[in-house]
Amino acid sequence: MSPFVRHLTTDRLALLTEGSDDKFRQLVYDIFTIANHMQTVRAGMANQIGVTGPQYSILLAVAESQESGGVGVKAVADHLHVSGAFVTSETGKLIKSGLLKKRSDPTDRRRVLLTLTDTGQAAIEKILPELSRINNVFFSSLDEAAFSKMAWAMAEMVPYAQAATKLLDPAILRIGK
Amino acid sequence: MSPFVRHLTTDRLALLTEGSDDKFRQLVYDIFTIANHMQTVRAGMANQIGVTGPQYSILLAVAESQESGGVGVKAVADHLHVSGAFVTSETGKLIKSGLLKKRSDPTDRRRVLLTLTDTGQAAIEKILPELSRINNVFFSSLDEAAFSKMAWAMAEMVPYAQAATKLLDPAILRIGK
DNA sequence: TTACTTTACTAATTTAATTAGCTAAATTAG
DNA sequence: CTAATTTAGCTAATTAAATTAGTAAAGTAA
Repeated sequence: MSPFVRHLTTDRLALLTEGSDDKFRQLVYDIFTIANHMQTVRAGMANQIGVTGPQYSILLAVAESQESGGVGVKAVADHLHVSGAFVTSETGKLIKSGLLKKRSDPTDRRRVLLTLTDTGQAAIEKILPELSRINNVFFSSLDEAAFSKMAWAMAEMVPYAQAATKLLDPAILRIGK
Repeated sequence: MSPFVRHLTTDRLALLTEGSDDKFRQLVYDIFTIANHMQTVRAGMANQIGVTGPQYSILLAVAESQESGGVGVKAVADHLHVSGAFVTSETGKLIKSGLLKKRSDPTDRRRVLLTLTDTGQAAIEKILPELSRINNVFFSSLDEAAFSKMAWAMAEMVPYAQAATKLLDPAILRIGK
């Protein structure tokens, strides 16, 4: 064995198997694949209530803040990692199709409060049973212990993922979002 | 406690915590977030060699089959889950910029074999050290045991993810891909 | 041979998103 | 209390990433 080491996509020993990053690459690829399928599911659900995938995401984000009286455009944009302009434009369509409504925040008149209409609420509730059936299959390989571990591991990973993206050559940081 | 159960995004007991799907939803959200950051990293790497994110993915896919003499358009498309037309168009740009080359497969003249040029190979090798540094941070919360478990859990999940997307109302299946 | 399937390519189009610039409202500094 | 700055949302124009439909050529099977 010579001490010569080829360039790998990671050089942490814990992520290598017999000096190879094959397993690590496969993990990265699998995460992409799974995220892809999750998006496909999302788009399918969206389609059943006559909206696009991103619109469905916006509906869900608004639904979460329904009890607290609504949510602003910026908060939705941040939550979904998209620009405010995009949320403005998509919520406009959702309002036109009667799923969302908008009112001005009385305590800060720059802001706008987005909430679901009854139709919007009904639309989401209508598809939940099918989403549940699909999720049951999607995650059927996880038992309670595996779910718990994965949930924990993923949550723990998020801040490091953010830190990692900040390492990107700063001159280039606007790329990729 | 009444036996009344509200609609949840899953109803598998193993995925619920005190009857709530909050943790499960958070896991789904975290997977999206992490996949998003992975794409940002990919786009950043791509940018350093003057290509787009999708083009970088194509380069990597071609690189994997470099020893075996090249790969066809369709195989790349399937691997990346995009249409053949898209691969044709993006590889065209990569050829024009000198990173990729194309030759006709002598054993099947419909096919085309894509390979990296020396420039293409050099471009990929140039960025690997930085990618490695970034990946080390990105995955730093995983020790060997956690990595191994996650790799295994994700690999196991992929076929169920595929099965789940097939449950989508067939009339709607073309949506989302 | 005829019919069918597969591979890649072209052209046109669509979707999802961005950036830049604007206005109005709120906040902070002198 | 102004003046300067920041924040929130909107509009318009543009771009990036993809798709679908259609074509042509090559291979496969009846």
